[in-house]
Amino acid sequence: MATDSTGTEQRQPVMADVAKLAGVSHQTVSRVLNGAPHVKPDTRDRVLAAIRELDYRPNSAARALVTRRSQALGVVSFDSTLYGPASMLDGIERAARSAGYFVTVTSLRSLDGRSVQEAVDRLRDQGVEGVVVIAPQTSSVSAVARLSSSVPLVAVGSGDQARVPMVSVGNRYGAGEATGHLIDLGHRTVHHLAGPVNWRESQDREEGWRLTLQAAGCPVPEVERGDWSARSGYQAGLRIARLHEVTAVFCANDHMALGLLRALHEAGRAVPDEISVIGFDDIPEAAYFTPPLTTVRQDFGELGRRALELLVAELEGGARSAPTQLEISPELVLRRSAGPAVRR
Amino acid sequence: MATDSTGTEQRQPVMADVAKLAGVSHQTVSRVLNGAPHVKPDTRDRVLAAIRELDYRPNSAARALVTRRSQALGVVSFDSTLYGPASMLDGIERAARSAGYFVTVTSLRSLDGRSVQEAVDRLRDQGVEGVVVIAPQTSSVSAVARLSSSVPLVAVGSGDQARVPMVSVGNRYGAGEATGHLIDLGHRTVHHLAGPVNWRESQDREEGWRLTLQAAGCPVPEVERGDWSARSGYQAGLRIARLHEVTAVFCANDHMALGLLRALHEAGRAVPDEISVIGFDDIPEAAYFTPPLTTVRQDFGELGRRALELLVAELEGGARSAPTQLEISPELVLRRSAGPAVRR
DNA sequence: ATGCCGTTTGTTAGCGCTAACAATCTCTGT
DNA sequence: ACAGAGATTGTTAGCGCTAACAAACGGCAT
Repeated sequence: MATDSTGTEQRQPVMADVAKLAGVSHQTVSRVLNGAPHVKPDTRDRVLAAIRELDYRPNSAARALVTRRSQALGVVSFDSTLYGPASMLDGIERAARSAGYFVTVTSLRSLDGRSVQEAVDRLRDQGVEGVVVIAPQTSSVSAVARLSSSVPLVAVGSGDQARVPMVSVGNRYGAGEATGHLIDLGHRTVHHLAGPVNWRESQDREEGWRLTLQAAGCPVPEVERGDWSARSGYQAGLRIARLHEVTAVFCANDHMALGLLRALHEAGRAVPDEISVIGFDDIPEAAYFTPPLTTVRQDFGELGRRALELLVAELEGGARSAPTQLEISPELVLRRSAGPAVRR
Repeated sequence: MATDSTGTEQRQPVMADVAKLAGVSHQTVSRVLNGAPHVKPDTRDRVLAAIRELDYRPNSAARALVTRRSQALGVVSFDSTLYGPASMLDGIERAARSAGYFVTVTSLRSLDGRSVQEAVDRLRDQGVEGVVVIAPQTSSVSAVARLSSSVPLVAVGSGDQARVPMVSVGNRYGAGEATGHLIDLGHRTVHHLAGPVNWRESQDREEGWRLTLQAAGCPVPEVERGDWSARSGYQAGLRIARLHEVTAVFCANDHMALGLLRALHEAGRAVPDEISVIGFDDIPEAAYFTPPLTTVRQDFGELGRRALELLVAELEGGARSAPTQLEISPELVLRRSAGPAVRR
């Protein structure tokens, strides 16, 4: 109000104001701003000085309108409260920034096809140039595949069936490493605490576990199933503790492994002496579980980064090549929760 | 290419196209789109039909240019990989969406004044209408206070000295509850594993602990200090395990408590029989620690939501009232890691 | 000197939308 | 039947910027 009531109407300076102050045309100001060639150093300096003096800021909407480029990318995420999605988002944002883009996020509670489609549409309406979909559930994977998308789109998650570029973790491989390690340790077989049925990641890890067991000629026990949460791991652990033949459990993620560890502890089953446990993800806390958790490390940040690079390549490379599928290898991290099968 | 080479140039439909198809002026299309009054139902229907037929999408840049509103808000976050910031971000995003805004994030590695200032500038240049700063460190708190901000700004974090609207958690209160509970349990005094010195949250929790101790006439032992990570909690735990007079520890967050628990376990110090432990945050895993962690719950999502509401109020309420300071009360959650001081 | 070419600057048209106002149409009361 | 008040629609003028072209200004070879 103070400013409004004065005679000196305080509107934001525009390019023309800068031009007038510098004694040039607005186009020359634009040239300086965009680093166009053929501007005399002297002129450039005067323009720059005028910009500083007025504290001029280019209007991004006006620029976007005429260039048809918003410098904004969208991210559709699923529950960015979880460590995985949060880390990916972080990686995406960092990569985007260094590539000169802004990131607009929208995070979903449910990952059905309609929600994903809606979120992408919303972002597109807002003018993003491309979208990264963090799409871990099978429903969303197919949703992404079906997207009648008019924006370039990259998915990050697990899977290889979608017809969009995608970067994912070698879940089968990682699960195989974990399972194989347990077998090498002398366990007759390995039980599995799987994630929700409708998640690709869950399916792939289960498959990697099963295949490895079969390849080693081990019996394939029935799968226990959780929902990724420590709570569900605890409940599964209560059931597992009652099964006396169990000597090794591969958990589909670290949080469930934590719950499992807790249940086993309460049931008086020693880890790793009686039962070995391996997780998946390597969350920062895993090394401080009781006992420290042997797990499969995946680099979420890298995942996000690569997804973004793919998107930018598509955006700027022009030629939309065939959908690229990128896979990042996870790595087994040995700690104390898995040991030799002593007393069988 | 396929589309380019054909005679039917496939450019995105604009408002004029819709207008022509519906047999009205572009302004009427605009009216329908913006729900303006005085449009005949029949006309509206024709326009809507034309929009559907052409799959027309309004151009947000053009609208932003003329209305001077981008419908976008910015969030400056610190390491959105951590549970707290990630949850706040999530809360902010959800609240923003339901208020009709988009959220552009940028996350910082370091939280010094310059970085914060830069991030806010970047967002402002991109055209956001307001900014939420997740500002937990004292350096950033003062940075925010100093911001020569031309955008409405709300901080979320801890503190009350900044001259910007801010929503925070009652850290002193929560720490007092935790400490008081331990004293009530019969402990002669309570040790404290604090967070980094330069974080407001850390300072406030320490202060709450100290004040409560003093009020109860308990001796105030020297503070152990970590960096929020489980690793640092573990290291502090190693030191604490050697101190035989310790019977109760209040940790400034759950992750450090986890590390502490692990160290105590390794040192053969039973929790809670020998030593009681209380954390802060109530991360979803806390209930599955060994033993389940008694802790102070704070609702990060709510924090984010409230911050956003404050920002929107400022944006739409017009009258920029005096900086509001909002505090949300945390709540002590009783679990098994804290018990009576039996053997003193 | 003359013309040609590359450099440097300015001018003109929009980009696609909304705000403001003008024009028309449709009722009502008298 | 006719003025006046609303309801409904159209017309015009930008928002602040960049692209495309035009103009002016050198320098150089001829």
